[in-house]
Amino acid sequence: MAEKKVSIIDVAKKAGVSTATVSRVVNRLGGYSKETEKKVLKTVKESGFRPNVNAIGLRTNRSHCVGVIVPDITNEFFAKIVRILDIYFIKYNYSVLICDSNEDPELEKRHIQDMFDKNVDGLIYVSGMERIHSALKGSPVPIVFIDRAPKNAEVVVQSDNFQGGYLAGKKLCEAGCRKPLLLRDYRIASTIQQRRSGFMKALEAYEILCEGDYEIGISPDYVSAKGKISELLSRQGCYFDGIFTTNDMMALGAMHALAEAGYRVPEEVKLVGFDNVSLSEFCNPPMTTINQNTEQLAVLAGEALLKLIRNEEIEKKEYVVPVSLKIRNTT
Amino acid sequence: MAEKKVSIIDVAKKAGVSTATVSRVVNRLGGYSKETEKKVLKTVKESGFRPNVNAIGLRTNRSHCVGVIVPDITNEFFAKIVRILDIYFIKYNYSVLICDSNEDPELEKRHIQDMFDKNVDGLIYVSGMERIHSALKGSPVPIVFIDRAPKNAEVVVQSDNFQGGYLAGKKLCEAGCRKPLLLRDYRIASTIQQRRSGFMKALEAYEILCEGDYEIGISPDYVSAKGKISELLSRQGCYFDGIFTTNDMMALGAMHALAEAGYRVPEEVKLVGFDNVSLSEFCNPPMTTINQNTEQLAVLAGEALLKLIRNEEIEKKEYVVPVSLKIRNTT
DNA sequence: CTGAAAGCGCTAACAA
DNA sequence: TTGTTAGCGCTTTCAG
Repeated sequence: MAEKKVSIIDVAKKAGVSTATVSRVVNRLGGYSKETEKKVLKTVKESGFRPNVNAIGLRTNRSHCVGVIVPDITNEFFAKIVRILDIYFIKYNYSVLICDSNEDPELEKRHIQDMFDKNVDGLIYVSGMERIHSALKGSPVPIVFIDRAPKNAEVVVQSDNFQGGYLAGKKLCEAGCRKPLLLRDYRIASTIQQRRSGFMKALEAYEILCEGDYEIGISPDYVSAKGKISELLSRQGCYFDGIFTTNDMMALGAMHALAEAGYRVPEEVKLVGFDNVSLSEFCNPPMTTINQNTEQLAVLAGEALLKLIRNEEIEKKEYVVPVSLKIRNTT
Repeated sequence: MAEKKVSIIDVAKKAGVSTATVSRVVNRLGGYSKETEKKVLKTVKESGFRPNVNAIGLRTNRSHCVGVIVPDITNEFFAKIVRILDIYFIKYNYSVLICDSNEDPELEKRHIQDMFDKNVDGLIYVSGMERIHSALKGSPVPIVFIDRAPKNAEVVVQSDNFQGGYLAGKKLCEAGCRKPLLLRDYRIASTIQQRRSGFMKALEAYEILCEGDYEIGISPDYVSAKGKISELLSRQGCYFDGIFTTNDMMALGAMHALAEAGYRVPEEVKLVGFDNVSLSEFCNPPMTTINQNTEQLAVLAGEALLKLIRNEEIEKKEYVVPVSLKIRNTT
């Protein structure tokens, strides 16, 4: 079971060459004869040689490993990004270290530390904390940000949040809303800010005046949204005829609060979410939402990071990925 | 930005001791004076010394790292397990390498190889492939299996699948079903087999005879389930009055097929799923399902693996975690 | 085109 | 209680 590991020395001996030559061949560095190459490759295969990553890392200070930090792996949106990134990087022989910061700054810090300790060659940081963690500031390796980003980020890839907000607002207006409500994350991150601006822009275009409590900030989850809408309904009645939420879970919470209070969606109140997670498709009624292109988000980030790692030119500092309106039955 | 890394030699010099002493203190091996300890610890802190994990790994052949392999990280059930495992292991200063095999044997093989190459100290393998991947057979490190497991597995932790099937069958019978359908994963893994047995046992207890197409094996996803039920409905009509599916996504597919064909749930057909993912709560109508205790599943596996790694005694080879019936509106 | 050898940062056996 | 030192497996000059 536990057969002795074969080292580069074993291979060298068996092939009758030096370890340097084996190293050259294995790493395809060139500078050896066809014959030598064949001989070494054959021996490598026969002996089942696997290079010792620790030794390589120790020598080169490179790990062929990239880190990915997400705020919540149980959130489908993030899970999808992780999966695509994993598949993307494996093609280039990079492995991916996944970290769930669990929205906990302490845990996040440990994870970041841990990744640096492991000598990751680069980092992809997906959204999460309100402010970028200070542990990231003096990063020894390139970082690509997905979604949210700090001021002086090297590279950011994000959805066209403004357009998302705009499409949501437009749809609501066209569906006849005159008193739409914006239910958003209470933390005004840049992404949320942009969704808000787009939304406002649409309302303006339709000459809809927003007054009173038309904008509400809450914790961006199902329970908070449901609670808040219930509270509004019982205290102020249904003073709105449409709701745009900055993610799908909030929309779902709002929907259920509405249903419990006896308001019909979409007849009395229309609803648009954000993300297009599968819940938005399977809930009742299926929800109109803004679709984020996770695939493109992830791949662009992967490409950019790879270039950064290889010290290649990056065309842009900022990539924005189109979003689309997914019309279902809440508008 | 890129300050030179400080090594154990730097620390040793600065503290006026040998590297061996620094190593002893840092690793809390004892055998040094209180005074030395204080001096070294102080220097370590001041200089920001971080041990080089590659060097340690190279020397000791241990990584303080465990690998976790799941078949699909975008599946909430697996994502939850991953998150709990991550939190569990970080307490013991182990970091977790997460791998999404993506239900792809080739990818899975690469991931397993990769983990071994990285010298993980142990592995947790969650379900997935029909048969355990051969790359795992000669594992140099302990493996704990969650959910599914091969014949001669060292340790397995799994839900009480028999009980789950039994509870589902019982509920269906009590709700008045006389012609229940079992819609299961076409691959008869041991877990599915157990759910099936439990289900049958319940039917027996209620003296329900199963005849005709009362058991159907399909690919365990939404689309397949929806397609299969639609097909059945149009070809044979609604010859059943209840369905037990071996996961929630299949139940959801069945539910939607039923709705499209104009059958009412639960009035005409009752439904019980398995897993209790959030979709089962938020779909329409909310679904009765069998709840798996992910927390306990993950923690038991983590504990067992840690013991295995430390060469401690394991009480059991097999842990079974209770399940519960979550009654909602489809029964 | 190939080999010899230094050395990456650390641990652990041995010596003192 | 502490220090000296060999060596883990590999890459990479440098010399040939």
